[in-house]
Amino acid sequence: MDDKNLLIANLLFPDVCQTPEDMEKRYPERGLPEGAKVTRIAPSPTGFVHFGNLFPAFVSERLARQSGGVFLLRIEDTDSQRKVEGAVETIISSFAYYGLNFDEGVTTGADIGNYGPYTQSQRAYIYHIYAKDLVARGLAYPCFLTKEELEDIRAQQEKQKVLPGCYGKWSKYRDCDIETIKQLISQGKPYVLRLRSPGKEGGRITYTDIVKGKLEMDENYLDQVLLKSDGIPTYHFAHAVDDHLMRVTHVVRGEEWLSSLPLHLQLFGVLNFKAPKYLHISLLMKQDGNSKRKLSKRHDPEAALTYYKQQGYPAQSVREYVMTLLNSNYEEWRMQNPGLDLNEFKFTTAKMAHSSSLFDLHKLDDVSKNTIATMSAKQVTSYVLDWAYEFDSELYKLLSADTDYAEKIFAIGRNDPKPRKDLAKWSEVRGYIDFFFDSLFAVKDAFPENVCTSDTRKILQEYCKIYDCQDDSQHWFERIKQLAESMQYAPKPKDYKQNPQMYKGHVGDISMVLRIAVTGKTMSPDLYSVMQILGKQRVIKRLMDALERIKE
RNA sequence: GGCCUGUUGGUCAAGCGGUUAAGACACCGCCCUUUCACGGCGGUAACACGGGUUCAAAUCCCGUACAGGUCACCA
Repeated sequence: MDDKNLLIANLLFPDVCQTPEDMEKRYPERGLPEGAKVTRIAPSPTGFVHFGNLFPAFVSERLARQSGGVFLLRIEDTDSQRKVEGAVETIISSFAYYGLNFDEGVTTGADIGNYGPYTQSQRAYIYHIYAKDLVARGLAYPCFLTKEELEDIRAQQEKQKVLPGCYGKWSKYRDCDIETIKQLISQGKPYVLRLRSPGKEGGRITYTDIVKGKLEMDENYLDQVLLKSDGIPTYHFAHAVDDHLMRVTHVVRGEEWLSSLPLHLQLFGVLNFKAPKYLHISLLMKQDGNSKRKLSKRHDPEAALTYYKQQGYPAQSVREYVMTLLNSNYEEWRMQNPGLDLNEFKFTTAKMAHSSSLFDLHKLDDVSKNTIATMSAKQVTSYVLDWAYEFDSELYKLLSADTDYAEKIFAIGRNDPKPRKDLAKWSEVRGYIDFFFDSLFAVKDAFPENVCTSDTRKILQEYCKIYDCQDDSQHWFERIKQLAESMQYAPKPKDYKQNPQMYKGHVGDISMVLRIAVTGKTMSPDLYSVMQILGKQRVIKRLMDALERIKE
């Protein structure tokens, strides 16, 4: 029996002469201090980084960093059909943008670390060593079933209402004799390598997942494919071999993997590996009508990481948002520690959600407003410049032509204990500051209707006479109040409210006329600051222009 | 369909056998205020359903419903 398996193993893998023991020596235990966690992310190079990818990545990174362990990047390119040129660079730069940097693994240059290669397509010989070993030990076998045959089997199984898949008596080549195998191979028939699953139908296993807790599920009894017909491993096989050899201690992945956990545990078992600890984290959902569904790359623009960059959400805002979803006590911590770096927060798996959460752009906006509010005018200017360079060249030209001017604009209401929170993302900047630039200035709102046209004219004319750009904010407002009074408008809104019959309106109405003339809008930041920044000439010109407009 | 996971206000959530069932976002109102933003105060609004166990259940158990995941030579 053993002899037969050994013969098949040699038949299948004549060139493999190394053994699992050699691998153990080549990739020894890391000798990290007690408690240090080794984590990884293992994306496929499809050229698309999903927002959801950020979650396991953050958890992995935090777990490794907080424990003094290792956070590594492995590229899972076993599916050659989905491989995209330049995807690895995209992955690395995307994660780096959000502050996730790797200690080990694939980089834009040579791999870093002693546990490589870190790209699965370069690890074929390693997988084959274990594949051969499994065959020799009777735990794997070649299967020559064609796609059509598999479909037939499946159809029959459905008819008989038994569980579908390749297992037991359904697997034609499970107990095939060596002569037949020899013959089929010499004929050049393609085959896959299947696990000869030791599992029994109806068997149950229990497992304790770090976030999900105690789980009980069906044991795997399917003879799953280990090596595809091109000799490349499936995810399952590669996962077991790679994570063992790279000495990964904690595997963080989405809940969608939970159902293949029994297979993975079994694989670690037959390979004589110690299984890592698993954290299956809940999926990010999206509201779709009345139901929830997985945030989808096809239907939801916000599924792409690039979306956030385009919209101009600062990386830090996204990080904050991800953290608030990941650890329920994060928000509280952030409120108590507004100044601290996110990495000082003590991340715990105990505070992770057990159920999937709905993605909420409103919340992201709120988090982002708070984040941006903590930035200095200089920082904001620099971020906006970076963003505009890529996504709004007109704005970039205007801002970069005079960065001091830009900085003054962004400084309005910023050095306050209670700073303004106007901006959630850089794409909103244009609409917020456009009136500071003559080329973008546009009259958007009409003059208030409660102020008659002749009064509006008079306000503009009179104000031109009394406006003094040397005034401080108090004097500036004093003049407006005086103007109001002279025109029978209450200098204090309260006076007007108490005795509306005594006045035509109040000082706010006067300010509004000026505001609309100067900014073109009914809503603006502090008008005094705005005028200071615009400068005397521009202010006067806009007042005069407004006067012109009324004539028509 | 099998297996798995989950279900507390519109959303994110605290809760671990006794709570007036926190908090954040959103929404609404009031206050502050020359507009807006900020800030302050307040409000609407929730334990999916049905059975148990218990003196006592959002919390423990069993069903049901609903939602999601997964059942590939994809990861």
